[in-house]
Amino acid sequence: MKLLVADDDPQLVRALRITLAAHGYDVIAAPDGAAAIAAAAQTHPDIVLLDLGMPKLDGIAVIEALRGWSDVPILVVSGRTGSADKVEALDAGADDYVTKPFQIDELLARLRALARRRSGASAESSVVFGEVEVDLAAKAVTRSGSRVHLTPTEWQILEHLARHPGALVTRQELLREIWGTEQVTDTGYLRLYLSQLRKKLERTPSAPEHLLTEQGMGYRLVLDPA
Amino acid sequence: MKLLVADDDPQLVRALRITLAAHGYDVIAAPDGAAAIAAAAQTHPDIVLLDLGMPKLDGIAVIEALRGWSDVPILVVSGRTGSADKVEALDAGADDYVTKPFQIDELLARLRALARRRSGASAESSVVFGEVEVDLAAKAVTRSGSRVHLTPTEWQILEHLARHPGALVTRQELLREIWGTEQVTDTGYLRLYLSQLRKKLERTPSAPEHLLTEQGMGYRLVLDPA
DNA sequence: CGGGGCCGTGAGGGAAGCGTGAGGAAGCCC
DNA sequence: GGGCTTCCTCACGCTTCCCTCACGGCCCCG
Repeated sequence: MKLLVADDDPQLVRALRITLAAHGYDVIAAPDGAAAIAAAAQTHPDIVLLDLGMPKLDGIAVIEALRGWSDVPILVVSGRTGSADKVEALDAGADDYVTKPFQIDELLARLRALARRRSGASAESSVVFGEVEVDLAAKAVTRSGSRVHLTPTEWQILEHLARHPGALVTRQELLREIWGTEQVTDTGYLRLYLSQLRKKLERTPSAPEHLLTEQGMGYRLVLDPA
Repeated sequence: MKLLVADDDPQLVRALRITLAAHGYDVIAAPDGAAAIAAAAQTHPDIVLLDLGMPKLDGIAVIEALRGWSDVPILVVSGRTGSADKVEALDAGADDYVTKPFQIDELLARLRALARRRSGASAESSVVFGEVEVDLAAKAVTRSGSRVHLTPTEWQILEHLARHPGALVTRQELLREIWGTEQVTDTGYLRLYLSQLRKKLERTPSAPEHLLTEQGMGYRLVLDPA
C-alpha cells in the first residue's frame, strides 16, 4: 500500500514515515505542493496524506490539481481547525480532514477506512483477454503461460486500459495519467507504445482483436471480441 | 438523496431534519439501533448518519449489521471523543466520525464528500432503446449484444441525445455542442450523421422508431415508442 | 392540386489520424 | 566508462472520417 505524505514539516514527516512504515505502508514524501503533484503523477499512490499549509502551492490547489486526473483518496491533515477550512478542503475534493495535533491511532483507522472503501471499488486484480493475463496486483503479464516483459510506460498504458475493460479511454486521459497534468500535445508517441503492446500481446498485431483504436477518440481494451 | 438519521435525541433529530431538508436531503429518522437497521433494509438510504450511544443496540453493532449486507456510507456522530472509540467505529466499517458538538457546515461538507465518492464508484449510466444499449461511461454502443462502431461525430450526437432522453434537442444546440461555433450554417451535415446513426441503430432506417425528426425544430430520442 | 421548403441518402474528394520502421539521445547497471 | 534498455522524434504510406454536392421524396400551405 503506497502512501504519499505531503508536508513541509520534516520532523512530522519523519515521525509519520516511521509509524506508517511500521504498519506496512510504503511511504513517499513530498515537501511542497508542486512536488506532491509530481510525485502523485509518477508513483500513483493508493492514498494521499496532505498538509494544507505548504509552500509553493496551496493545499487546496493541490487537491484541485489531483482531482483533475485522479480519484485517489485524499486525507487532509491541517493545523487549521475552523470549519470553513474543512468545508473548503472537502468540497475541493478531499475525502477526510483531521486537525493537528491528532491521535496517531485515529489517523491509522481513517487510513484503513479509506483503503477499505477504495479496494471495494476496484476489486478485480486480474484481467484476462485472449491468451493474455494481466495481473494488476503483481504488475505481471503472461501470454500462453509464459511471462511477457513490458517497459514501464507500456505497463502504465496497459494497466490503465485493463482497469477499465471495455471502456473507451481518451488519449488525453492516458497522457494526463502517465505524463502528469501538462503535456497534452501528443506528437505521436502514444501510437508507438500501442504498436509495441500489440506486437507483444496480439496474435496478429496488424489486425488487433483486443487493443482497439477508436479513431479521433482514443483506445479500448476489449476482453471478448465475440 | 435519501439520508437515514439514527439518533435517540429527539431534539437533535428535529434540528438535523430541518437543516438537512433545507439542503435537499430526504430524511428518514430512527430512534434506536434496531429501528435503524430495519429502516435501512426497507428504504435503502444513500447515506447513514449514526449516533453511537443508542438504546436497544449499540452503534458498533449497528455498523456491523449494516456491513453484513450493505456498502452504504456511514457517518458516525458521537459524543465520545476518545480515539479508541473512533478506531473501533471506523474499523467496524464506518466511513467517517464526527464528535459532538459539531459544526453543521462541516457535517454537510462531509456528507457531500461521502456522496461524491459513492456516486463516482457506481457510475452506472446507460440508456436502452429497442435492441440498442448506449453505455455513456464506456462510450460503447451495442445492438442485440454485438458492438456497433461509431465515428466521433456520430458518438457525440448520440451521446447528447441519450443524455436528454425523450427531450427535443434543437439543431442549434447540437451544432453549438459539437462544433463549438454558433454557426447555424447547417449545409446538411447534421442530416447526414442522423442518417448514418439510423442506418446503424434503427431496425428500418427509413421508418425510424427512436431517432425521430421534429420538422423545423431538431431531433428527439424516444426510448419506448409504445 | 401544385409548389416550395425541408429532409433523407448516395457518391466522392480532400484532409486528418493512425501504424510502423529506423535512428538518435538519455538514463541505468554493472 | 561501456553496454543495454528505454524514451522519444521523424517520415512515409495507408485507412478512416468529415464535409460538399447533388438529387429525389415528403409534408405543409396556399
